[in-house]
Amino acid sequence: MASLQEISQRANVSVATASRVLNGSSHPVSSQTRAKVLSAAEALGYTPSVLAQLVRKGQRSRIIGVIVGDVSDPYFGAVARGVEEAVADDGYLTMIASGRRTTAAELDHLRSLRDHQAAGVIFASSGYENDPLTEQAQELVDSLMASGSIVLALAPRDISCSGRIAFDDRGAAFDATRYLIGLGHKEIAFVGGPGGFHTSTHRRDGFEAAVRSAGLTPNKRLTGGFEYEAGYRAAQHIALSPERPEAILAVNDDVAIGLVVGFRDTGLRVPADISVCGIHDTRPASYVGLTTVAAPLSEMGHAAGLAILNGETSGTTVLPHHLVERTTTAPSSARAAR
Amino acid sequence: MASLQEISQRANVSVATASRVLNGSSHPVSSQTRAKVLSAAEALGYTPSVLAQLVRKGQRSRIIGVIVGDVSDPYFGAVARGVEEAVADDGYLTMIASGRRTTAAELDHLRSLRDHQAAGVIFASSGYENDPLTEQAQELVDSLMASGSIVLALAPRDISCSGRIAFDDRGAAFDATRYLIGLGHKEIAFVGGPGGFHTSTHRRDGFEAAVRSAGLTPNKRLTGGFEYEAGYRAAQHIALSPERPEAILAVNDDVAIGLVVGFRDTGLRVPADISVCGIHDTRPASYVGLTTVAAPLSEMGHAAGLAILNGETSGTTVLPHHLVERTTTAPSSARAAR
DNA sequence: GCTACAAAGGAAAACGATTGCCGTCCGAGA
DNA sequence: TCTCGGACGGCAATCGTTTTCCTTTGTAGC
Repeated sequence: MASLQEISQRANVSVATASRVLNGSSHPVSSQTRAKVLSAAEALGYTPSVLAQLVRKGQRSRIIGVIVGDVSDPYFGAVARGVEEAVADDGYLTMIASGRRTTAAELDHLRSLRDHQAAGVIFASSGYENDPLTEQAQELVDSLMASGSIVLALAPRDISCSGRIAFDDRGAAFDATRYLIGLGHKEIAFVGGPGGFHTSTHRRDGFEAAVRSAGLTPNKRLTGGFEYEAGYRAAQHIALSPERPEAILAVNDDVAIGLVVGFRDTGLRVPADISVCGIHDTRPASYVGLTTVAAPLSEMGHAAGLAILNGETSGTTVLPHHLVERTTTAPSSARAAR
Repeated sequence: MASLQEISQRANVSVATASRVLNGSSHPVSSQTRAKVLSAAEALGYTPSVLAQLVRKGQRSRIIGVIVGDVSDPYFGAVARGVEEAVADDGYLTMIASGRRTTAAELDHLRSLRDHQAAGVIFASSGYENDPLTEQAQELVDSLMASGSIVLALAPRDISCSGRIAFDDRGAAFDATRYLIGLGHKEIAFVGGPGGFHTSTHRRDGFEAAVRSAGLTPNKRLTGGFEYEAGYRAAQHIALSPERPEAILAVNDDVAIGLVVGFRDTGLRVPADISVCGIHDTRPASYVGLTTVAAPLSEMGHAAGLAILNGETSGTTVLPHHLVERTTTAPSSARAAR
C-alpha cells in the first residue's frame, strides 16, 4: 500500500535512493541512508508494486500458465504437478487455466497471460483438426514469444511455438496394440476420443498400424468423449454388439475405466471375457487395476518448467513411455479355456 | 506492443484522445478523429497494456485465484470447475494455484495474487491447527481485502476473510456414521487424514458424536494422509488387526477407495465382510461404486465465483450434502447371514 | 594546492496508461 | 451583436517504479 514516494518522505531521501535501497541496485548507498530507508519501509509496511515494476522494466512476470482441457482430468493434474515441482523453488508460480476443451476459452486465457506478461505458457491439451480459431491462437502465441515469453506444447497442436515436449502418441498406441496382439487376441477395437482431436487421431493411427502389421484387419473403432461416461456408454453398445471384440484399446485411462466398469455392469467379465487397455497411467488406473501405457506426464511438465526457467527457445523432446501390465488384460487362451 | 504514444503520433492526435477512443471514456470524440485513431490502432496492432491500466487506475484485475491443496485431487477439480462456470462469461479468469498442502507455498501464491491485484482469492484447502504461518497468511489476506480483493474460504481456516461458503464437515460425517449405524453395524472406525487438519478433525468429531449418540463407543481411528495410498496402507493394517471393524468411514473418497482396493487385495470382501463409506462424491467414487456423502463441491465453487463477481463482502453460506448409496456398504445382517 | 576520481545522492525522464482542467470553436438564444 | 453552453481536443499531472544523468563532496596522488 505504501509507495516509494511515502517511504522517501518519511526517510528524508529522494525516491531514487529509496528505490535503490529497497529493490536491489548496483548504485552505492551509504549504510546510514540505507538504514533510514529500511526502517521507514519497515514502519510503513512497504511492498513494491510488482505491476509498476513490470511496466517500467518491460520484463516477464514470474507467472507460468498451464493451459489444460479439463481441471478434473488427472492427466492434467500430473502435468501441472511436474511443472510446479520444477519451478516453485525459483519463486515462479504455476497457474492452471482451464480451456474447457474449447479454443475460445483458451484464447481468453492466452490473452490474459499475455496481458500479465507471463514468463511462459504451456499447452497441455491437444488441438483439433480444422480449428477455425487456430489463426488467432497463433497470433497470440507469436506476440507472446515476441515479447519474450516461452510457449511450449506438450500435446499435438497446429501452432508453431518455442518448443515441444511430448511423448509418442502413435508409438504408445502401437505398443499397446502389439501387446494385445501378443496376448493372442485377433479382434481388437479402438475406442477413441471425440473426432478431430489430434491425440485421438495419432493414437488411432498407431493402433491401425499395429493391427495391420500383424496381418489383421482393424476392427471397428467407436468414438466418444475423453471422459469416463463416454467409455461407459461405449461399453453398453459393445456388449450388445454381435461381433464383440476380444480386446480394446481406449484412447485414455478415463475411457478405459468407463469401459471396464461398463462391461462389468452388463455382466461381462474383464479380463476373462474381454481385455481393456488404457493410455496415460493416471492415478485412478491403479484404483481399478487397469493395464495401461504409462506416459511421462509429470516428467513432461517438469521438463517444460525447466525449459522456461532456462529460457530455452527451441527444440523438440520426446520422452519415453512404457506399458504397465495390471489386471484388465489377459491372454486370449484364458477365454478359450473357459 | 504498440503504445498509445505511437498510435497518437500516427493518427496526429494527442495521447489523451487516443486513450479516450480506444479504451472507453465518456468524453466526446468526433467520429472523424475516432476513425483516424481506430485505423491507426488497427494498423499498428494496438493492445492496451493492462498492467499500466491497473497501475493507473488501482483497480482489481480480472484474475480469480483458487488455492488448492493438490492439483490432482478431484475434489479441487470439482471446486475449480464450479468457479470457472460462474465467472468465465464475465471475462474473468480462474487460475488454480497449488499450495501442495504447505502453508509456505500458499503464502507465495497469495503474494503473487496480491501483486497482480487479483479480483478474488478462494481458499479451497483446509487449514491446520497451530500453523505457525497463520499470522503471515492473515496479514496477506488483510492487505488483499484492504485493497479491494474478495477472499473466500471454502474449507475451515483460521483466517478471517470476506466470507465463507462451505458444507457441514461435521454434519456430513455425522450423517454418514448414522447411516452405517442404521445398517446395523456396531464396530465402526474412522480413518482420518493427516493429524491437525481442520477438516479431518471436524469430520472425526461428527463421527464420534454419531457413534456416542447411538450408545456405542467410538472405535479406534487410524490416521494417515488424504490420498489413495494412505487408505490402501490403512487397509493392510486393519485387515490384519484382531478386532477388525464392521464398517469404516473414511475422511474422503480417495482414502475410502484406497481402503476398498486394499481390503480386496487382502482377500476381504467389500461390502460382505466390511463396509466402506467416503466423503465428497468425486468422480472416481463412481468408478468403484463407492457409497459416499455427496458434497456440493462445484456448487461451492459456483457460489464463490458469483460472490466475487458481485463484490459480496461478508456472510457465511452452508450448502447441503446428501448420502449417495452405492455398493461398498451393506447391512450388518449380510455378514451374519454369511 | 591542484587535478582526478569514486562515492553518494537527487532531479527528472521514462514506462504506458487515465483524467481533471482548460482553451477553442460553433451554434443557439436574447 | 453579445453571451452562453456544449462539443471537442490538448496539456499536464498522476499512478509507482527504474534509470540516466547530473552535482556535490571527500579523498588520494602529485
